[in-house]
Amino acid sequence: MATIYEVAELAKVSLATVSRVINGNVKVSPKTLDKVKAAMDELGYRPNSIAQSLASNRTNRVGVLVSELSGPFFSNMLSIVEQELRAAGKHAIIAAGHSDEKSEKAGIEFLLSCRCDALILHVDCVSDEYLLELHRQDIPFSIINHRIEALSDRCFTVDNEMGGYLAAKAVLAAGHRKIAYISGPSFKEDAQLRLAGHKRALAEYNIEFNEALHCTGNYQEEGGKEALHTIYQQNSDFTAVVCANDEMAVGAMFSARELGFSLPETLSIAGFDDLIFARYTYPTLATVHNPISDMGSMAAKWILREVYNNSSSEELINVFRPEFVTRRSLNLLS
Amino acid sequence: MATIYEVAELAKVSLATVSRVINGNVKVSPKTLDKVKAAMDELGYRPNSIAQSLASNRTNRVGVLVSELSGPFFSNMLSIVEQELRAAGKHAIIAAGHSDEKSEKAGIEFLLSCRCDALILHVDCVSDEYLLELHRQDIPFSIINHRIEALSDRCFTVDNEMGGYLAAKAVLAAGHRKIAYISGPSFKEDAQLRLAGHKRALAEYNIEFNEALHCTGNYQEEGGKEALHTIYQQNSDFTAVVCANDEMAVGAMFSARELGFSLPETLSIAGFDDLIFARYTYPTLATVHNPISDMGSMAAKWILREVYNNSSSEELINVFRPEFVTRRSLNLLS
DNA sequence: TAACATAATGAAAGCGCTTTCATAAATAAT
DNA sequence: ATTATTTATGAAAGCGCTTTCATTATGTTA
Repeated sequence: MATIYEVAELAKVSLATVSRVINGNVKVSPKTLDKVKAAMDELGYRPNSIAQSLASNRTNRVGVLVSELSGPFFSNMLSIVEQELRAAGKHAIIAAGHSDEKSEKAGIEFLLSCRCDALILHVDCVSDEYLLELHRQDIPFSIINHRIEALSDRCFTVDNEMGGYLAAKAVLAAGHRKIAYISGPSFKEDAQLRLAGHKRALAEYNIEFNEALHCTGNYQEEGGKEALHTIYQQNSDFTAVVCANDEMAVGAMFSARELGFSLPETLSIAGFDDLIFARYTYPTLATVHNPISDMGSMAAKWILREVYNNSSSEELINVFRPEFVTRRSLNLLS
Repeated sequence: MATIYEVAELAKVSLATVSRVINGNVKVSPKTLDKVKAAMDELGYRPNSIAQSLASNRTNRVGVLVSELSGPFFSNMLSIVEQELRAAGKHAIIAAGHSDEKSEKAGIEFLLSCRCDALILHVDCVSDEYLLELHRQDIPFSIINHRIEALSDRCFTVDNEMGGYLAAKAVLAAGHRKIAYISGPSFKEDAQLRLAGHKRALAEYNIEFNEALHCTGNYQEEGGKEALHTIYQQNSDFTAVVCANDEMAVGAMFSARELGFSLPETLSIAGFDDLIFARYTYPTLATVHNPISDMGSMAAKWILREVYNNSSSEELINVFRPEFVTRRSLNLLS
């Protein structure tokens, strides 16, 4: 593979001039520009990105850490992040933190050891303190699905409280009054917010939140299954169950059938996230659309702008407004 | 960040010695080893992978190209590939080819321009000729889900013919005799093989393959929907429909209900791939398990062994044996 | 046309490491 | 103890580029 030396020689200019042509940031006279370009073409020259990185102290690598790589949640986000970064000539390096703190930190360490210029983080378990420390070390990063006030410009989230509110409101509007709720792990911020939104909607309808109709799940299918059974034992008098995510909603569907409900006639179910399979369940799952791809897109754009000075003037949205997607699992009580 | 110079200085040894300690491939006396390690610890030294790459002409990057990044098919594979590579200290760079030839080639080009040491390819549209050309250029790669005889050691696939056979056989064993088939695009190798396996099973039962009960789909949900309607118009006399992948099976489920079937009582449905949502459909989808993660794991291991000489003695499996997973969508005719 | 300002180009150092080759130290053989 | 052999270490070149600083070419003004 040809090097910059050979190009320089063929074009009868210096190394420096070729470098200027490659980078295009310093003016070169049209005449020499042509010569150099012709030489590059003739040799099939392609810059060695490694050498560029070493000399410029810029790797053009962006590390993407997702808390869970498998599963349906991240692929769309990853897809759009890759697209944005590649369009800007940056390399996306991925790492998975398997939803535990140690592993997430190890993932971040790994990405830093790759000398990434910046990180895009979708983390679940790492503390704000850790992230703030990262920030103090001048490591640029953007955050998906988590908000830290001190770094709010680089955090891209959905309004979880609003989402919880919308789901509950839709269920209420459909005529339900006895509503069970399966929440996410209480240490997770989004779970708290979704629950808060749920309560706000109930309050608007002057309905008291009934702890006997509430159970905390683990955001997984199994958790949803167990939670519905638990609730049913405490109080079987409900016509709808709202779940803090789709995975638990699917679990709840299983359990509901075990308990003899027929869906959606005797029990309505709502989820949160609008995962791909929400359209495949039977009945199809009414849920809050979580614009995870959009958040990914924004996170990538933030990096491009702040770290690489890509001067796209596009306005970044930090907090997305969720929308409720009604489907068959929500039964209209008339 | 400390450099190798500072370590050398502190340890009172030469650059070269420190480098030897870092790489561990040349013997260093225990005494100096200790000195150097102590110095590295004291300075919190971490090798600069960029400089290493430049000097050694090795990037430790492995490019992973998937035909489609979004959707449920790849995330598990990606997850395991990342895990394997990271454990070996390699960086996974991802690129998506959006299921068209141009874009897949662009993805490969991109990964090569990153100076990846090797590639892991899950491609749909690129020709064998192109891949062979890549091979002639001495670019190491492994292939997932596609087999090229000349490169068979680096191809990791599932036995699609066998899968097609198993699905059909399970449906036959359940007592079905009038079986519709929705195949994948005929230019795709796996689609052909699955169909061939299907036919082989029918032949074993002395059943003639009925073209009126066959329709070619596009491997997508919409295709499955349309295909079932098409078949139904040609010949409505069938008790089961076997689909060449799960996505089309889900589409077929939709259409089946539109056509007045009740699932699984009056129509059994089988898929292929065992995607995550196969357990979420109603009825749950009987399908052929496609060990996509295992193939990813093997593809990564092949790279580690062949390109990086990681001397794991583990035997690599090139062709996986599929298994049929029976679920509720397959009704036993008694 | 002289004197100056400005734009384009080149020379060379340096990014942080690996690796070859030569040398010094340690060990074995006589 | 002396030489031959092996092993450990160091000096220095080089990987392919960027970037600073100095220099030359070009353009402008009086």
